[in-house]
Amino acid sequence: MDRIDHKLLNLLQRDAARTNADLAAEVGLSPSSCLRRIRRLREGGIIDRIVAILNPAKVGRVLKAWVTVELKLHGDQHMRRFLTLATAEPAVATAHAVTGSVDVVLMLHLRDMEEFDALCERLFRDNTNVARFYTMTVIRTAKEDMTIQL
Amino acid sequence: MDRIDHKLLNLLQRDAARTNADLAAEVGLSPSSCLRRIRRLREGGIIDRIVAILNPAKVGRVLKAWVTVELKLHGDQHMRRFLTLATAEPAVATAHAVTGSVDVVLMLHLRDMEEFDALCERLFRDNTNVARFYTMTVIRTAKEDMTIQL
DNA sequence: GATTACGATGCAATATTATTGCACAAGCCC
DNA sequence: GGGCTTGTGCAATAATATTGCATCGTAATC
Repeated sequence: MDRIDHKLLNLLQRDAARTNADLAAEVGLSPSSCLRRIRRLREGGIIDRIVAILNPAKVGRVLKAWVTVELKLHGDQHMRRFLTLATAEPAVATAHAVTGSVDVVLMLHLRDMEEFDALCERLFRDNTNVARFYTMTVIRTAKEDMTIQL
Repeated sequence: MDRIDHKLLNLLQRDAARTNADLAAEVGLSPSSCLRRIRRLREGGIIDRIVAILNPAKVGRVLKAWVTVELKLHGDQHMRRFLTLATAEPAVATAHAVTGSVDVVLMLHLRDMEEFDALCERLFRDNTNVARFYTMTVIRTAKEDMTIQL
C-alpha cells in the first residue's frame, strides 16, 4: 500500500468504469502493472466491490430521511430483532446500532410521504419495542460519498 | 424502464464488475441488447456512476459515527458556511441539512478517537456557530447499501 | 384489416481492452 | 557478492465490448 495504491484507490472510488490503460497513464505505470495492483487490491479485500450508483431522483426516490430510534428493551435479542425488521425494508438504505441518546440510526430512501407513513406503521407503531423515533428529513445534500480519502 | 431494466439496475448495484455477457445471460438477453440497455441507463443519468467501494477497516478507518449538529444561527449563509467546512473534511463521508430537532447530520469515517477529537476541535468547538452536537458511535452495521431496490 | 413507422432484438464481424508469459531491474537478507 | 523476493514494462494472446445490419413485434394511422 504505497503512494500509487492510494492514488488508484482514490481514482477508483470516483470512477471505476475507466479503462485500465487510462488509469495506468494517470498514475504513471504500464497497463499490466496497474492491472496487477488493482487485482491485488481486490483480492486483498481492500476494494470490497464495484457497484453502480443510481440517481435516486431518476428512479423515483426523491425523499431522503434519517430516523433515530429509541428501543424500549435494550437486550441483544431485541436489538437484533429490530435490525432484522429494518434491514428487510427496501426503503431502508442503512441501519446502524449506535451508542448515545438513541439506539438505532436509519437512513431512508423514499418515494413519497405515503411510503414513509406505511413504513412507520410497519417499523415503529406496530412494533411495541420502539419507545420513540425522531425523523429528520433531508433538505440539502452537501456531501454523500462512500469514498474514503487516502 | 421495464422489468429488465429494473433487474439490470438491481444487479449492477450489487456488482458492476461483471461482464456484459454474464449480465445478459442472467436477464435473458443477447449481449448486444443488454449492452445497449446499460448504455441507455448511463446516458440517461439513471446510473449516475460506477465506483469502487473500499473496506473501511482495511484502510484503517475502523470507527464510524453519526453526529447531529444544532447551529446557533440558522440563516442560509450560516448553514452554507458550516456545510462547506464539514464537506472539506476527509473524515466526513456524508453531510446533510435536515429538518427536525437538529440542523445537520454528518456521517464520519474515522481512524481513531484522536482523529475524532481533532475533527471536533476544528468543526465544533472553534466554530462559534455550533450550539450543540450529539455523537452516536456505530456499534454494529446491519445494512449499508447505497442501493435502491427496484 | 392492411400498412407504416419505430424501437428492440440477435447474430456476426470488428475494435478495444484485459490478461498472461517472460525477461529484467531494484531492494533486501544472509 | 549471491540468492531471493517483488515489482516493472513489453509483447503476444485471450477475453470482452462495440457496431452494422437484417429481422421481429408492437402500436399508431389510415
